[in-house]
Amino acid sequence: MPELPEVETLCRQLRHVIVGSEIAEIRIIDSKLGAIEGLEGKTVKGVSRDGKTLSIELEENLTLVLHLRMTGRLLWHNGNGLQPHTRLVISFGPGRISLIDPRRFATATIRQTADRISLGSDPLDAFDPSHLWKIAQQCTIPIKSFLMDQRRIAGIGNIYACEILHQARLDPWRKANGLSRDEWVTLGAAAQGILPKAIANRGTSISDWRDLFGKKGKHQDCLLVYGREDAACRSCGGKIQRRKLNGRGTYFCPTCQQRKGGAYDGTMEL
DNA sequence: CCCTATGTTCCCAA
DNA sequence: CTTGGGAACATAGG
Repeated sequence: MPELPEVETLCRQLRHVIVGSEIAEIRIIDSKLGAIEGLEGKTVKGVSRDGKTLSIELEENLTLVLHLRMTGRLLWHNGNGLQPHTRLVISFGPGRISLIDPRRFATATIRQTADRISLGSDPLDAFDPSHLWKIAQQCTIPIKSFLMDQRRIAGIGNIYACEILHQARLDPWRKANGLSRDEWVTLGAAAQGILPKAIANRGTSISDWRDLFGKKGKHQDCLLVYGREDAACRSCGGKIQRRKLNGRGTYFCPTCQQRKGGAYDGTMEL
């Protein structure tokens, strides 16, 4: 469910409600999440995000690391009633955070606060076209796969990869090492245009994403291609197509996002 | 029954 | 060794 804008939304909202509060109790309802013990009584010093990973920094060099994967949600609430699929409840003085996750892919671990998470650069503040052009030179995977590789760039998932590539007018199947420096500049501008806007909209509620307070985001109203198969391209009026790339539904406009040197005719080997 | 799903990791083949 | 593709994970919904 959550990509960079959604996790950033949760991160900012969490800061408002838990920084300075003490963990009163942790209830692990589904132990598949991971081993998290010994955090009761610790005070929250800060909340941060690395790509799609959320870190709740505590006293004594301890950090609770949450990854929501596909369907994980966090919900701030009072009272004891639990929603279906609640896997974890962290109680603070003023309220509780439930981690709700139907598909049970989410993870919770503890790390030393001082240990950095090893991920690619954050496209919000460091989408460096020259650097990315350079590290893409050995890389023959499709540009969409490159964008979604968390070791290279951290935080972009399937929805925003489709959106960014459309905004940059690039074919998702172009080889990563085939992009010119100028195209990397265009790609950076697209990412740095779309991601902050999605954060301002508190994420994309295309199915079940909700923010910390259970509210839908607004960015689903701004999507250019994702989930719009057969709808009219907002740029040229042509039909948005959906094809699979590495098993993921990939939405694009065959007119606006042509491969260099020729029209995409739907039969080219991909 | 079929297919799809906002993510990551592992296995296998080239 | 690397690269890249697909399955697996577990569950719900169309």
